[in-house]
Amino acid sequence: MKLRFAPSPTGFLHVGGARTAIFNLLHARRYGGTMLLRIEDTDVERSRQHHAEQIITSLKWLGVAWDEGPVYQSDRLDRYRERAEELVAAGKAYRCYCTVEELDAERSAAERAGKQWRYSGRCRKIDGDAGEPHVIRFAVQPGPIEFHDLIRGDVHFEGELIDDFVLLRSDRNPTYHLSVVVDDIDMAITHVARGDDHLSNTPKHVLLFRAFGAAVPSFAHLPLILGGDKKRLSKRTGATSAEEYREMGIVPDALFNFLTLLGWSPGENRELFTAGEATQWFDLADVNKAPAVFDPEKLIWMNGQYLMRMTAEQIYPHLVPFLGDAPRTLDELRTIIELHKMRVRTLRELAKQMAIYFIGDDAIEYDADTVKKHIKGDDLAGRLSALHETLLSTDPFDVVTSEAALRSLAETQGVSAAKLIHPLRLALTGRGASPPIFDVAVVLGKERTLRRLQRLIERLPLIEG
RNA sequence: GGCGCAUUCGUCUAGGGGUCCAGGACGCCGCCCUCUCACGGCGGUAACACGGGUUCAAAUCCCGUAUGCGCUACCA
Repeated sequence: MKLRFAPSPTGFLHVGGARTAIFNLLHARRYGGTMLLRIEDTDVERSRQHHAEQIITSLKWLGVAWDEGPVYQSDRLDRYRERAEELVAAGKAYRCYCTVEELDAERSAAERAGKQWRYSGRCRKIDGDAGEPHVIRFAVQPGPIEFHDLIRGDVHFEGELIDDFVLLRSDRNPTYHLSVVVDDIDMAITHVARGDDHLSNTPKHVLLFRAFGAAVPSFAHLPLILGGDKKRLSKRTGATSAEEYREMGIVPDALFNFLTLLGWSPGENRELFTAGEATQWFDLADVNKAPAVFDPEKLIWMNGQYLMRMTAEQIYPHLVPFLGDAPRTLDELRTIIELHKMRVRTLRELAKQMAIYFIGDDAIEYDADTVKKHIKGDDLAGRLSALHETLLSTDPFDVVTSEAALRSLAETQGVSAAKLIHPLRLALTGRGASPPIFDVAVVLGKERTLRRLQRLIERLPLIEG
């Protein structure tokens, strides 16, 4: 068994393509087959090498580890020409000398007349000069064309409705239809899993496989991934590339898991699982027929689930790009990551929350709503000064000791501990929400904790009421 | 227009003739936990597109309608 993922390098790796790659990988792994990566760059107008490299980078990031390739179709142009000529020699294809201009004119004339247009096949008859500019077209024979699709079941088309499609362009470059079939034959592909948008092209491919006397592979046409507008996911409706989600702070395993669940389910209400587990359960035949809407909200939730389950060591390498210029070592960040990982949903958020530990003590900005809510009460300045004193003499300065010290102080002050805790949180973080405040204080250390507390006390007259 | 494919809560899905007045998850709303936030727990909201069949019985099978999407290039 052999599968392939065959993107065309005309942009970033689309999440739909990413899912196709994942499904190919999973199916291959499930059945002990191999997976090939093939870059379909026969469209010289739109293909770019840097896009191919970008796609490869994204696949690696995602964890799609193919076995063979990448094979570039642009390295195999002679092979496609050779195969096209074989079909001409066998009378299964022919040279067509019609120009694009002529055909376009015919097409638009037919359109104006309200009629549907198809190529007349007029060049089938003529025996032209192979030296003259021409394309090679496949001579489609009438009759039913049927094939089995792992996902859709049996599908049929009528040969009469299919144009004599172009195999080789006038610049001697192959079209997709030719290159894909030649390669799938040469590379012994047994299962073709690709986007639903190719379903209508499949009869052409079946015809080609037969014309070449080759076995027709199994097909699996995956339903499209839709945007929130129920249209094919596009830039207008949100992020479409794997790269954008990476930049957003999504961890690759989370995206992998999420994409796996778009159009497939392992059953038994399982949602969070590893690629390895999916490998044991996946089968192309179980993929849904209906298109699925990509819901970024759920992806972000899932990413949060991954982050909270990952260790600081696992998160760190993914986090580094979000940290900005100041390099931080894992040792510096370990505790902080542990403290914050369960309260964020993306790496970007995590980096943002972590900033409070690295800015200057005088750079804390007090959140207005939190000030309004917690900076009040009789003699707050006096009580906070007492807290400052208490913390100053707290030794050791650890979570348990400092919390006990604060709580007993609150008791002697006759107020709830919350009356000290909230202002302390504001002093240390500037915010109304944070990890348990004594953990934050310990990470900051006694010195910085006291400095930040002192600063709030000094500013009390300015910000209060 | 032609051809093809599809249709279960707002979204992802389970379910494939009786066990379904339809299960899980995201989101949303309550409550609990609690120094806040988050996590977690509990509860709630919400769906078988429509119409005909077949059958003792249909979300599940068949037909039609509607709607949506895809293809209809010398793009893939």
